Amino acid sequence: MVDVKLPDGFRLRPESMLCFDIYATHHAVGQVYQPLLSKLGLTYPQYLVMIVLWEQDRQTVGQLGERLDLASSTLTPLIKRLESQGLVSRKRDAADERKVRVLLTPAGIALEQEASHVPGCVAEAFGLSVEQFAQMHSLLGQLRRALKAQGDSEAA
Amino acid sequence: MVDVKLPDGFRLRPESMLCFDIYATHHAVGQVYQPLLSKLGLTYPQYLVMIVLWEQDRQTVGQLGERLDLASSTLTPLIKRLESQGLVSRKRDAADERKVRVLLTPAGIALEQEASHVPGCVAEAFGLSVEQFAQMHSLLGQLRRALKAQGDSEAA
DNA sequence: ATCATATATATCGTGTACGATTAAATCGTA
DNA sequence: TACGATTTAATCGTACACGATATATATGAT
Repeated sequence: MVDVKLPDGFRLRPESMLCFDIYATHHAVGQVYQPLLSKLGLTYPQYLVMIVLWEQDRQTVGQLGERLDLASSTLTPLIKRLESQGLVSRKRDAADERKVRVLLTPAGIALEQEASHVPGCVAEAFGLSVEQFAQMHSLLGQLRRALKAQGDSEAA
Repeated sequence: MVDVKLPDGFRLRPESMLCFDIYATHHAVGQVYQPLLSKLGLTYPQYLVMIVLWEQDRQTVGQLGERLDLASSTLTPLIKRLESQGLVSRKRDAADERKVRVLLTPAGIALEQEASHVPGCVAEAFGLSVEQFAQMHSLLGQLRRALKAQGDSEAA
């Protein structure tokens, strides 16, 4: 069990501090994206799905879930909302009819250009140096790997 | 399961990487807490509310929302669920009847002991050194301040 | 004292999120 | 080939989370 000196006035144990940190940061990130994305008619999770599809079109629901760590119970309704906005379409895989492939429509492809200013706006809002970006990426990656290992040993 | 895989060839800009990182880490943290907390009959957001109340009893809904960055539309039903479990009660402030104070019941107070193993379990799962804890706390704090400043200037 | 304004919480509608279950398609192996 | 086991999405019920709105209380200027 790890013990750390606390910043002045902060009465939580470090592990709680960090879980509050991550909870609050996640929230703050969503707040910065929200006004940018609402102009495009997207929510933040919908935007993440679109990013993954812009990287590679025609992925299955399962592949999207793997990338984003989301279950079909979350993705299926989310994708149907994207479909009803005309950004994607859904098609059963010909070779394996269990799989549903998500295809970008012309409007979905075009949206990438309309959204091209978003990453720059967000990067600016982040206010971190390149070194701090790298440091944070490394730390969060390490944390996630440790948490994943815990989850797996728990499941075993 | 708990990790978002970004395989080789998955090319994201750093700011996008970081937003994926935070999204995924937030999710992974929740996954580690979930099995520990379900034995106590709590969800992760409910646990955060209880932590804040264990620090200081009889806070108003607004104070809890300030601490956790949550609106009354989220907190009111959450607190009512805690109330229906007998962990807290709700009482209008005598001096200002607009305010609702949330009071720990004896069961709510006792739950702190039952939950005392949780922070240690999670800290272990985090798998970070003391220095890394401090580094992450510092970086996340800096990021949050920058994001909050951005949100404020946006609102102005 | 009265009324406009501000504050604190609650309510409503939409959209994630997840575990458990279901249903259909595929695969392995006898 | 046949059939049980596995895989893949979809569905269901519960619980956040937020913006917009409603309601009740409090405050302040006249």
